Amino acid sequence: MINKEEFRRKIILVAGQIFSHYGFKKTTMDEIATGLKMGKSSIYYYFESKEDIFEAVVLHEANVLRNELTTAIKSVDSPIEKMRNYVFVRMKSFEKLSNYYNAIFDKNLDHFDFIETIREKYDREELAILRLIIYHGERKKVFNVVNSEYTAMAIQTTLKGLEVPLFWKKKEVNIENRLNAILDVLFYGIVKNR
Amino acid sequence: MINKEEFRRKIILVAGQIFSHYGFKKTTMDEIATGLKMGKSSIYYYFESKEDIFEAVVLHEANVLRNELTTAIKSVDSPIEKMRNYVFVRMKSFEKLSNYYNAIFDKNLDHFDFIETIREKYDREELAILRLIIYHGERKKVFNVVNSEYTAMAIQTTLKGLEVPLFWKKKEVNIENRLNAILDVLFYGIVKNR
DNA sequence: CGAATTATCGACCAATTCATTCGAAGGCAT
DNA sequence: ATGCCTTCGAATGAATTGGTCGATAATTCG
Repeated sequence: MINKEEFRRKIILVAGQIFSHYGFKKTTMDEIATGLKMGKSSIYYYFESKEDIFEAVVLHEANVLRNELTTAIKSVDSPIEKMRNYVFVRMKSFEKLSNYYNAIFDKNLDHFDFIETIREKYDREELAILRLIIYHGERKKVFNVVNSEYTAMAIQTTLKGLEVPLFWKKKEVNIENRLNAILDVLFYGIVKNR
Repeated sequence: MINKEEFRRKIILVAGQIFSHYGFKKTTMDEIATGLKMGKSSIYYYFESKEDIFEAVVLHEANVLRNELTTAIKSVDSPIEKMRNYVFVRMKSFEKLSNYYNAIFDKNLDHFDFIETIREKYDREELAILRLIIYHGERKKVFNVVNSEYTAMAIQTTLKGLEVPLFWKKKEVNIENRLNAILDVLFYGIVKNR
């Protein structure tokens, strides 16, 4: 390989695919190694442990999500579309990420506190984005809210509320519909004219 | 429970969900038991072994597929739509089933010969259905083939060819498009007027 | 070239996991 | 009580698995 960092990235990619499908516990080092066409022990040249790889994967996935979100709101101009895009991308991604979460809460809630750190950071970022969208909507006279700060928090709370069934049930959730309903309600209460 | 058979069905349902997601090997008896809100050992009152459950699940899934297929072609009248529906349902289902197949070819190709039996049976049934659709299309003067038997076999071969990437790659396959392309080609060569 | 560093691997280990067994026992009808 | 149906916890033995280590290619560099 050209350099170590390069190959670490490849490991993260391959391991990420497997982790996201099977979760942390059910993914074996052998599988990752096979996915890399490599001996199992070679992986330990690049990462300290399985948990180490997992941390890198989650970190990477978080960045991917961040990018997807920003491009999703940049891709449209209307505040309503911005909001809709943001919400959809966010929930779509969470569906994928829920596998990671599930994996963690298997039994090993001891370490893995880095997840909490990420989560907190993203909660703050999300709030900022939502506030921005709302602010942008107000500027364009499309939204009309009393307090953009609190409104953003309210929306965030709703989205978190949607995570719960996704996280627990994992089946027959059809967020699509629920999401549309929520968005309809949200806009109907938030859009200025009518 | 009301009776034993009833509960066996429930086990098949629950186990099927888990099997289809994680495959045979990665699914543990404990998980099935938890899904049933039951002690692990209790399951052995209803089934001899894990493989036994798996066999029942696959058998059940095969029947579900059969039903979906027949209703899919009954739901429309035009031969073209019949064919399109059949092909789509079939490939959609295979996507789901591919998890089972993957599970089997893990390492344990020894037993599990019942899978082959099912497969053969369904190949024959599929051929019959395809022949029927084609025959129906000829009657309605929509299709125009030289030999419906051979045409059916040709279509079946194509569908099987599509299984391969689904089975192996499992990622970035977008059958949707490929399927539509294939169907277009198929109809363009098969439809009578133009 | 030859030495040092980088990268890969197979064999091995200790700990854990997992399917399956078994005896006990709760619930219930007779 | 007796016997049957059902469930369960504990135990077990075999298999799996994360991780280690020394050997050994492959590559770099003087």
